[in-house]
Amino acid sequence: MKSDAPYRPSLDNQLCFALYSASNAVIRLYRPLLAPFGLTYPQFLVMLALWQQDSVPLKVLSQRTRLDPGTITPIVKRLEEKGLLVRQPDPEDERAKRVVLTDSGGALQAPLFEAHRCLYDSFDVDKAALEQLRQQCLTLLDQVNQQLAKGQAS
Amino acid sequence: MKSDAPYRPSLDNQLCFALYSASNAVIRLYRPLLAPFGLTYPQFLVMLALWQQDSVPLKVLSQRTRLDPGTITPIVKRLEEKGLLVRQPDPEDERAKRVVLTDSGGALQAPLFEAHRCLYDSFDVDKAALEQLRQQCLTLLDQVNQQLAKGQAS
DNA sequence: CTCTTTTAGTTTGCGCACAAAGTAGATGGA
DNA sequence: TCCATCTACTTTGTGCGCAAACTAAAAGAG
Repeated sequence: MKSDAPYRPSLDNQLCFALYSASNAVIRLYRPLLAPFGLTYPQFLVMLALWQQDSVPLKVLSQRTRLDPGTITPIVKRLEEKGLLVRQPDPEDERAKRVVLTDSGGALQAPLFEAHRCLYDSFDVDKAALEQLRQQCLTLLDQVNQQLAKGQAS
Repeated sequence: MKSDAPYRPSLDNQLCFALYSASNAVIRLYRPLLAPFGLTYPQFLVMLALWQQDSVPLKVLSQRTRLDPGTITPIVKRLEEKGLLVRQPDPEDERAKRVVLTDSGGALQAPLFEAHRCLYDSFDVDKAALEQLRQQCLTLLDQVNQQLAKGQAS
């Protein structure tokens, strides 16, 4: 019970490492699910956002997905090349571009959700625990964002 | 209370998205801490592993950090260019390379730990909750790795 | 109305993450 | 011993993630 033990960060006690490893592992788990649809994980996030609401400016998409503009621009371009969406000039603001799903982009939703449900159902773990973990991640996210905002206020 | 609602993944109910956003945010939080030492976040992970034990083959480092060989090779090369470590041929196995810290690499530990402690102390959140979150991430990581192993057993 | 500042989006450069293919040394039969 | 197989690591190519610099349009200040 020595309380004066030297402060010793290590891989075995760092939240950041656990979070990072778990996140990478989950993305790895999604890869084979998304590959048949020709999507990467971040592309899937953008599609999820658009299936909820499309015809939104890139900025809104960036905020919803928490991907920064320099990241989301090329992702949306690739989705456009795949024919899943188009970027339309916003008549109310010449700077903005509205992202609109094509029929093909909309049609992807049902089969992808079905595949997703299969993976989820076959994932034999306590689903309530997953939901709790999700909430805690969101709490941490808020706290980290607050801390980042604090630091920037110079 | 309709229980026959259609299955609808969305950014607002996906664990993967919460995990991914939180992980990216935490790495963002670490960036200004590591920048003065000239380290990126994955480079920091490798240094953490080496401070625990160095003179290990790349393979061991890869397992400890959960970074795959194709990722860790260039990271270790960059750390070598910075003079923090050297790669020595393993006399017992000509294929392997042992990674050994230099004095300069060892000397980085104390000031970096101190900076890390400052950030941690100034992060005004429930530390017990962080530890609980860490454990849950590790549990999920194991479950995902099991699922991945199951899928590969073809 | 002009001029500064802000904002939306793009581009560039660097460092991951990882699949896939390649190289070279170890290992385990027959 | 020879050879197929395995293993440690490297290389290549694609797609993020993000800082920093850039373009162009909108918004405000005077």
